[in-house]
Order: sequence, then C-alpha cells, then structure tokens
Amino acid sequence: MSASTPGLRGGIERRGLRDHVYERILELLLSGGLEPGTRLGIDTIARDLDVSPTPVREAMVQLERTGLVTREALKGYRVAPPLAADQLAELFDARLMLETTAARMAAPATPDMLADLRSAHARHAAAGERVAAALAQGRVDPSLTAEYFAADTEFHDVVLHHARNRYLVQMSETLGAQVHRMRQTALQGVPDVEEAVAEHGGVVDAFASGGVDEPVAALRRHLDNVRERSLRFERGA
Amino acid sequence: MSASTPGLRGGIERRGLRDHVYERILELLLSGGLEPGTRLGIDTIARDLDVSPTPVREAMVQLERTGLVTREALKGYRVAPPLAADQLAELFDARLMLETTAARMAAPATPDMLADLRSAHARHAAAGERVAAALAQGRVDPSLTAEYFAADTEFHDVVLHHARNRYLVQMSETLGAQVHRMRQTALQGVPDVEEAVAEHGGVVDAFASGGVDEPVAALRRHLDNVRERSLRFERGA
DNA sequence: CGCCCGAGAATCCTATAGGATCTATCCAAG
DNA sequence: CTTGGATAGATCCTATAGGATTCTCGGGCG
Repeated sequence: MSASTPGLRGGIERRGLRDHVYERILELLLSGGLEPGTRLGIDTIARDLDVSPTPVREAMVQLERTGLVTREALKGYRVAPPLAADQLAELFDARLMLETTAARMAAPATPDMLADLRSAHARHAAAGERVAAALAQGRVDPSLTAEYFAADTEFHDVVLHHARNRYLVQMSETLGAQVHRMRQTALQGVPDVEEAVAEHGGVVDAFASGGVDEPVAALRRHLDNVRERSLRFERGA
Repeated sequence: MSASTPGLRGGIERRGLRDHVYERILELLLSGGLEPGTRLGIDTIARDLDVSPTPVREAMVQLERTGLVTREALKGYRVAPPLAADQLAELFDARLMLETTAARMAAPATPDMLADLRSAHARHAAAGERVAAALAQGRVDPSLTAEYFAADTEFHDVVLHHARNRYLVQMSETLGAQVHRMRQTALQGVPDVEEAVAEHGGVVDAFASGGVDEPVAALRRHLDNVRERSLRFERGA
C-alpha cells in the first residue's frame, strides 16, 4: 500500500505533479531573478526538481501560453526577452480596453462589489504605507514590493470579476504575466505609490457614486496616468 | 544516416510531431463530429495516429487553452460541453469589445487596409453566393459552409490585424475556437448569409469614408444584429 | 590572425514500460 | 428487484531508454 513516506519526496509532493512543476517554474520566472534568454533545459529542471522530464515538458507547454518563455523546435525553451517599447504600448492599450469595458459592465456597482472594492483598496493602501516606510529608511524589501504588487493586482481584479464575464477574466489572466513583467521592468523602484493609491481611491468613489460613466472615466484616468508615469520613468530617472 | 523512408510514416510526418498532432485533433474538434462529453483517451488517440502518448499529451495541454476540451486529473480529457446561454451572451460581449476596439485602433483606414478589406469581403460574398445557390437546391454542403465560415472569420481578422496590437490578436485567437463552436451550435442552418454580407459591405463603406466613429458604429451594428439573429434562432426556427 | 570544419558532449524528442487510479461488470445480500 | 462490494480491465500518470539534432570546442587551412 505505501510506496514511500509522505512528505519526503525530494522537491515535490505526490499529487498533480504537472501542476506543481508549473507553479514552481512560474514563481521562479515571476521573481525576475533570471536573465532573458536563459536556457530552460528540460532535463536540467527535471533533475533540479527530482522528477522525470515528462511532467516538466507538459508544464512548459502550459507556460508557453503566458508568454514568459519562448520555444524553438529542437532547440528548447528560453526565458522570453524583455518587453520592447512597442510591446509595452500595446500592452497598455489592451489593458485599457479590458478594464474600462469591465468597469462599464460592472457599473452601477452593487453593495457587494463596493465592499470588495473598499476592502481591496484598504489592503493596497496599507501595503503602500509599508513600502513607503521602508523606502524612507532607504531599504527596498523585495517581499514588501511583491506584496504591494499583489494588492494592486487584486484591486483591479475586483472590477474584472464583478463584470461577470468569464472570457474577460480569461483574457486578463493571459495578460497577467506580461503585466507583472511590465511592473518589474518599467517600475523597478515603485516610485508612484502615493499617486496609485490616490487614484484607486478615486475609482472607489466613482463606483460609490452609483453612476456608470464616472467609474469608466476614473479607471481610464488611472491607467493613462500609470502609462504616463512609466513612460517618464523609461526616459530616465 | 537514413532511419526510415520519408513519406512512409503511418499517419504523421516526421517533423514537429507535437504540432501535427495538435492540428489533427483541433480540426477533428472543429469539424463538430464529436458529441460533447466524449472521452479523448490519450492511448487511443496515440494508437489512431500511430505515435506515442507523449506528444499527444503535450497537444492536449495545448488544446486545453482553447476551451474545446476539459481535463480532470486522473480521469482524462473530454470534449467540452456545449455553450450555455449565459456563456453565449458573455462570448458576444467579449467579441463586441475586441472588435469595436480594434476598429477604433485601425481607423482611419489606410489604403492597404481598404484593399485587404475589400478583397476579404469579395471572397466572403462569393462564398455566400455558393452557399445560397446550394441551399436553393435543397442541398447543404458541409465543405461549402466551412468555407463560408472561414471567409467570414477572415473578414473580421482583417480589422483585428490592422489594429496592430499583438495582444488583441492573441485574445481573438483564444476566443476563436469558441466563436467557431457558437456558429455551429447557434447558426446551424446559416440562415443569415444575405444580411451578413450586406452588413459587411456597410463596414467596408464605413472604413472607406475615412472616419473613425463610423466604422466602429458599423461593426457594432453588425455584431448586434448577429446576436439578435442567433437569439431569434435559439428561441425556435 | 581569422575562418571553417569535424568529433564529442549535451540536449531535445519520441518511444516503451510499469505503478497508481478510475471505471465497469458481476455476484451476493437484503 | 435493488443495492452494495469486489474483482478485472482499461486508462492515466510517471519514469526510463535510445535515436536525432544541436551546441561546443579544438585543430587545420587560407
């Protein structure tokens, strides 16, 4: 009955191996520690995780869809190159389309949605406070900034999910990894915590007003400002 | 040097096995011959195509992304259930968002785009003629309707590609399979050839006008009409 | 000194084998 | 007649092996 003692398998637990491998590689990629172009050898990863190449191969196919890795037949997988300027512009446009449409669908906001939105906004603001406090001391805590990014994403996801359209959610998930990369490359220092929190507050107020056009406009304004700030960052400082 | 004679391998050529398997299964699914819920056994498919289960498995992971198949851990893959009414509504909304946004980005149309659009429109109209002619004789040719659907898709893709945004194209490809299913389930008889061709002509004229709002409005009108017609079809006849 | 090329190693890709799990059938008990 | 359980078969999942291709590096030639 018992083939091995539970909790002792080298790197990975015994259930749903493929998904576990996928998550491990995903978080490795999202951490941003790997240089673009780095080889992601099947056998190497399999050895590192103490599994066979087959589930690793499946996980890589799944990862291909996120755009974080590129595949060349018979040559293997590599970490995708960083986002070019034109890609960044297109990514912003796509996000703007998705989120403003979602806002229009979600408006007017239900009490449930408003509660979710306020809760997410509070978490985002709190995370922003911690980041700013650490920054004031000259420290840059990677786990804090990761937490801040997660709270930001969560806020935007509240609007998306309350649009009640699974295809929009699916599209957002597809873009998710790229958006994460964008944050890392274009906003390394997180210099816009205050502005972002304030603009999120504006979005909350717009939804609370009960209108339809106001939330859409507020979200559009926010995203345009984010784009503007990241462009300014791109050009230096 | 030579391990086997080229052109003799049972079902599949010798280069990029995984992709070939993917395409074969995809066209099988898009043909609509399989009942929803049908099991898609890895080993069975592997035997039928005369390959090993490994590339089949990879192809299935890739197919999962299209939404045409569903996977349950340790239970295998099945043909996805047909689109429910609410899914259909969400799909229409997502398409409307994508295509109207693409139209706004593509407008005003360049001469190149106008040429592509007119060419695609001509092919669509010609395919529509053939379908209508066959229908007048009481015949329903599956290959003709498939050709007609392809021409319709091509027309819409012209607008999408001239929006010059790879993420929009990517999203459209993600929805592509579902849209295809929608056509099959909600418009089995292709009863709206005339209307569709006429409305496409309206889209062409709107782009030719050189404006920005006109094409967006024309596309929105077209998609709203398609939705209306398929709903009417849904309710009976 | 630079360029080409060929042998070795590493890697990818596909095929096969075996353990684990699910499904279906059959039989017995209520 | 229905229901529960057990056994047999099929299927999925992971691991291992071997052929095919690509990368690397050292030697020879212009």
